[in-house]
Amino acid sequence: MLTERQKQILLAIIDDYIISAEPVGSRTVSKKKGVGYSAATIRNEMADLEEMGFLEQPHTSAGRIPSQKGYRFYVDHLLTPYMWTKEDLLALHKHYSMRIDRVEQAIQHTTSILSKMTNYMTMILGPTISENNLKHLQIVPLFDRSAVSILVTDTGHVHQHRVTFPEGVSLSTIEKLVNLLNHRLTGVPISKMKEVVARELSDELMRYVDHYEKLTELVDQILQTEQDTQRVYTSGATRMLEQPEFRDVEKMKSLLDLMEKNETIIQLLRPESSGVQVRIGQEIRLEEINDCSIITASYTIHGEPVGTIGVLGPTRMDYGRVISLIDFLAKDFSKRLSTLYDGE
Amino acid sequence: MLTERQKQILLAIIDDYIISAEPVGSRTVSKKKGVGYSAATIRNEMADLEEMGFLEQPHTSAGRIPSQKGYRFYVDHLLTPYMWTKEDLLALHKHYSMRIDRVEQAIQHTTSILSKMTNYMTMILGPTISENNLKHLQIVPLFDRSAVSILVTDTGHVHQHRVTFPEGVSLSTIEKLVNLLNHRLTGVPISKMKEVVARELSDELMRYVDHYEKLTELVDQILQTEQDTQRVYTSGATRMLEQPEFRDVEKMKSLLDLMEKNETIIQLLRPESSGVQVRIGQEIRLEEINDCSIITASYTIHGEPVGTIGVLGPTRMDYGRVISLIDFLAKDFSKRLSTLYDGE
DNA sequence: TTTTAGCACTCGAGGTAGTGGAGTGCTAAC
DNA sequence: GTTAGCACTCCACTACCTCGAGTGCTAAAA
Repeated sequence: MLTERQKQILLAIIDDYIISAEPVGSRTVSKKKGVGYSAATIRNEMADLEEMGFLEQPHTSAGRIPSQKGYRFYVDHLLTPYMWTKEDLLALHKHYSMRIDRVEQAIQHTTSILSKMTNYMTMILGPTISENNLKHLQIVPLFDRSAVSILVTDTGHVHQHRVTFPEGVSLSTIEKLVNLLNHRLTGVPISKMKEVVARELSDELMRYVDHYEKLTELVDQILQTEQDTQRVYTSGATRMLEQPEFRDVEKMKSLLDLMEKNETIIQLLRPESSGVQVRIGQEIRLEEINDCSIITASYTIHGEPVGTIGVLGPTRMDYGRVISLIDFLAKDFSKRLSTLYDGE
Repeated sequence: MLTERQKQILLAIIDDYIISAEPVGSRTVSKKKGVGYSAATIRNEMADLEEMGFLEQPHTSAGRIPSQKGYRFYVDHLLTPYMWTKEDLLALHKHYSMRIDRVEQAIQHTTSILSKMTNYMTMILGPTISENNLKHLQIVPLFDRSAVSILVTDTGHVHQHRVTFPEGVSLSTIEKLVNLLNHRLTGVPISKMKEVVARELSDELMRYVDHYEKLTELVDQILQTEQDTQRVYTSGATRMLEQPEFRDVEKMKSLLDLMEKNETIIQLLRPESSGVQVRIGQEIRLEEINDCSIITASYTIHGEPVGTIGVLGPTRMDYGRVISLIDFLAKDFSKRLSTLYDGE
């Protein structure tokens, strides 16, 4: 579809534009080493590339900038593996000096590293617990009929929420109930608990415990976990202000507005496939960030994907570097989490 | 110190400037109703006010703007109680339609209301648990020597963290230990737990349990709560972009940078006294926000102050409105929390 | 046929007056 | 003590100009 020369020119233009954020002219390209053609030749090719939709021209007498199609082609076919620089490794090493012993801390730390090293915005979708198995369930009565319900998973996650006892049910009944639930639900995935109760336990419950009808509601309350929407961590919104395309206040505003809506971020980060994923501009299907790209990778615990790491930057993003960084960090983060979850 | 007329003029200028964000000229002031003097008279008074440091002039042929001293005087002596408008009440009402049943949700909701209604940035320092009393303590072993330690307070807060058992200590020993701790620490304020253990329990522990030396470290781990720095909630960073003084990218950047540093915010919100507190410009002692003001109020649970609500805006802030809103919301939030903590 | 040199043309960025208006300070009259 | 009048200041805005980077096209060179 594209001749070797055209690819070479496209590559040169994008590489240059990613650094300079300025339209790239034919002369600039022809002077790059490795390109043995005159500006006029380049001009002809550039006109062709524009016709095919890989390049765009802000106005007649300006150079060319890559179009979305151009970036897509670049990411799919032209990108060469990023070479880590000494500075990168040094920076990574520096960040790794601190000891991490809590999941939250690990997440925050990772977002911060990523945004510092890329200079773009970073988002992490915290791990879901729904696929983890119940380790322990407990009710701590507080006063009157109010209590806290605590679910602990085998990964060490603690989920808590308020519950209210139904009227006229004794504490000992509730204790019995909790014991039963504990006995039967330990080892069951959080997401399947309700199902198991409905299928296997309702008969038994009815026999074992008084006030069955009143208690079903309580059981529902206890097993409620969805209200805990996945937590979102972001970092480096400021960094975007350093990108020339966000020197514009309006653009920055719409970006920040977006970032305050957790649901949108969750939407953006929900993985469509495993591995590193690149969405460019309108591929994101979100008007506000038409000229941004998002690179995501999911991280795993013991091989199971549980959350996502994402970097959001202008379409003119250093794809090579970000992809390699995010890939590395997602893997590293997975490893860290897995050890955290295994104890030391 | 100031004549009545000077006060009147200062008030008029500040009121005008708060709305327009433009230097106020003598003509504008003299045309305000209630002011019966000509522009020339006003000009004389304005020159005096400037000499005394209450006003400033951006350049010779511009109007006057209030200085920090001017705002301070305004807040201390000229501010009249804010009259709630119909829109305010309507907006408040609208926001109150949703049901809240988790503390976090209540906090987030309150920040969001406050930032929406003021159009400034809002910050809330989450409640501390250190003054609450222990209700229940529990260890859930996960695998090998790793476990989760869970502390529940009488207010229903759950604090959790990872602990590692010392080598060569049996589970039953640990169980004994936990029972003992539970028995003796229930009802003790979180912040005093370690003290109580040191004073009252060390002897008993030594007698009761084997491996005393090994266990002290575990006890320390279990009772560790400080690592949980107070959580900070913010909302409405975007709103600042609507303020003319933050149309400047650099300024916005330094503000956002600040907001990503939790410790700084905690510092800013740590209350110096109870009640609504206004800090103007350099009174904040933070270079980055020399031209901002912060209004804070602490909220309480059953009368005990446990956290802070704060609004950050340009020095040209609608003090009256914000003070009245923050006062109202802090009280309302306290009430909500108190009921949340009491059960239904 | 492909590449390159040359040239006229385009268009935006940035610099330089010039103008209008809002506001001031001062003086002198009320 | 207050106000009208007036000269003066300074910013914001516009219009205009110039410069230079970059283009497309044509015709010559390879």
